[in-house]
Amino acid sequence: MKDKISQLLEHALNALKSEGILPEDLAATPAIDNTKDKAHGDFATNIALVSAKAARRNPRELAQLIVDRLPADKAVTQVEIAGPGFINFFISDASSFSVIGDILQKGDAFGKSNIGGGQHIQVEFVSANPTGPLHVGHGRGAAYGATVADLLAAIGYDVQREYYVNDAGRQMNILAASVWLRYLELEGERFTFPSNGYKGEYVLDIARQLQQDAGNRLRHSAETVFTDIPADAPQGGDKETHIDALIERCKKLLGADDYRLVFDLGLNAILDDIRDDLAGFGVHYQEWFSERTLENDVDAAIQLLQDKGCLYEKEGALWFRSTDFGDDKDRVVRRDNGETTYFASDIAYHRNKFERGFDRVINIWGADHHGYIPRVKAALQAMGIDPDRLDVRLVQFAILYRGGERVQMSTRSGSFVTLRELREEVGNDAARFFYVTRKAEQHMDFDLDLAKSESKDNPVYYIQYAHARICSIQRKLEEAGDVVSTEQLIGAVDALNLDEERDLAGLLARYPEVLAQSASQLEPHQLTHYLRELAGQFHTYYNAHKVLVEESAIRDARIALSYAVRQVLKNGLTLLGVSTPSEM
RNA sequence: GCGCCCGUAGCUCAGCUGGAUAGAGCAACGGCCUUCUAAGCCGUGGGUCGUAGGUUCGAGUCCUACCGGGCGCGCCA
Repeated sequence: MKDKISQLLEHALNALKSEGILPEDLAATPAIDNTKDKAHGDFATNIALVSAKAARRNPRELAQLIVDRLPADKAVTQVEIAGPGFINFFISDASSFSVIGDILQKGDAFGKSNIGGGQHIQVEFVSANPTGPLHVGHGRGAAYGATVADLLAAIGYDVQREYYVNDAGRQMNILAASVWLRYLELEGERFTFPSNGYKGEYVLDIARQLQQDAGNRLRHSAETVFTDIPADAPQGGDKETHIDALIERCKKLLGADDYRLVFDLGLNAILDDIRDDLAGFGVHYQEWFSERTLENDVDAAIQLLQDKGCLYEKEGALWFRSTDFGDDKDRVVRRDNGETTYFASDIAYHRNKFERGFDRVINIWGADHHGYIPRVKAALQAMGIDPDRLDVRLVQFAILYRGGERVQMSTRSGSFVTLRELREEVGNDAARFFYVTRKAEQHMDFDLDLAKSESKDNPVYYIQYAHARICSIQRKLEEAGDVVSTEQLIGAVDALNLDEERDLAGLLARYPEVLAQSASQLEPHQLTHYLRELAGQFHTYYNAHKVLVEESAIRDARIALSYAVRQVLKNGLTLLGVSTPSEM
């Protein structure tokens, strides 16, 4: 409908241009808004206000000139000039209700579009270090990333979902050492566990597995392990040098092969757990990209930057001159001990992404990584890749509340709330929905009690309930033995004439643009708010008017409208990863 | 100190990228089940959009400064 009005306006504007009233090069394209107030009609445009200056006329006068040149159209029943110069359009009922037939015909495809035009776009999200189970902070990134990816796919992008597995860093060595030390404890060795090691219960589980696989073959006495190891923090030493020394000792005592065995056992166990957790959350990936496979790419990327003259040596280390590309300070890519930095891996990784042919890349990061964006973009630019093709979205952490009290979390101590625990407590539907119901960059309070509640307070249930109610209407209809074909329903919509029905039809007609905007702005919350509104409007209608009335013409029309509402609720909820129960 | 994010009703948040009288939901109060699911609906009250300037026909939205909250500023990952 907006397109139709836009065409009419275009026609009028062109006429004014050829008459010399408006300049030929007028850039303004008419913006068509949905009106907030029904007294203003169904749609409104501010084009007369925007181009008044160029026409050197006052807005109302220009509006009148435009209206005089609007072609007649049977969908438009009335055009008014209002306020400072808005042009309001009133739409015919037949035109308003035609969306119902459109929805019933298109079904699951209603709302989808090809705005993306098949462009290749990658969404990389979660990418948590595989050093422990996912916690509730990762959950928000998972829900947001998965939803954004699905939204983009719905508007015609070719989307690839990727998890970057940090399987090469120091944290992984700490995990391997932690597993081995727990194993030694199981074997009967006694010592103080390093304060910087991973202490979660899951480490013990992996150690048990190790014991089963390897028996006592990997056992060394506590004395050999800890001799000459610098003191840990509680003993007045430094926790970092303590754990690093233990890692080195572990490698030395086990030898490369057995160390790798322990390392991979830990990595795979945790990765399996993460995969399983995310799959259970309805989050699926096309690619699990291993950092370890980047080894050659890192050297190549450093070489590339070297060739471009963007690197220099200082104090034994190799630096990237990122300040040339807008960063605050230069960054080390190779340390004085010869090892490349995490940043170097990331340079290589991002180059790799674009070499795989993605037109656009979206990274979803925790908000604490925001300071990292300028240097990654700087690296891309230095390598000749347009940094605007990378879009980094930050997700703020969610704070959990239970019984009005903040739920405390701390990762290292092992006392965190895992994503799995959250899913078990509130269910996947509520978790998926709640996580994306706020703007990603907004701090969020996650009320566990509300997510669990089965009442209208809980937006997930509220929306699902609207869906279930419509399914119930269908059951009633079928019980009565009445079968109505889709064609029959579509033909019946002329009988609609209530205000509530117009409101519903207006909302339904907005779905495609809500979806398009929600997707292209990477803001799933726009869709959740829309669905809440649609469900509410339906509940109002349902309470005020009976659908299954005696008079079959009206009955069929109302059924058609109800089914259309159900279809849009289903399409929206499905994109959000939320189920659509037919009974509740 | 520098950088990024945020500040809208008592609470949790929207506000369609500058439009008409700033909206929902909770919480408070009053109503609605012999009728397709009351997991629902209807009604009432509630605001100096952090503060002060600026840009213009028009600002919650844009620019500047300040106030308040969060995060980040490693040869960590």
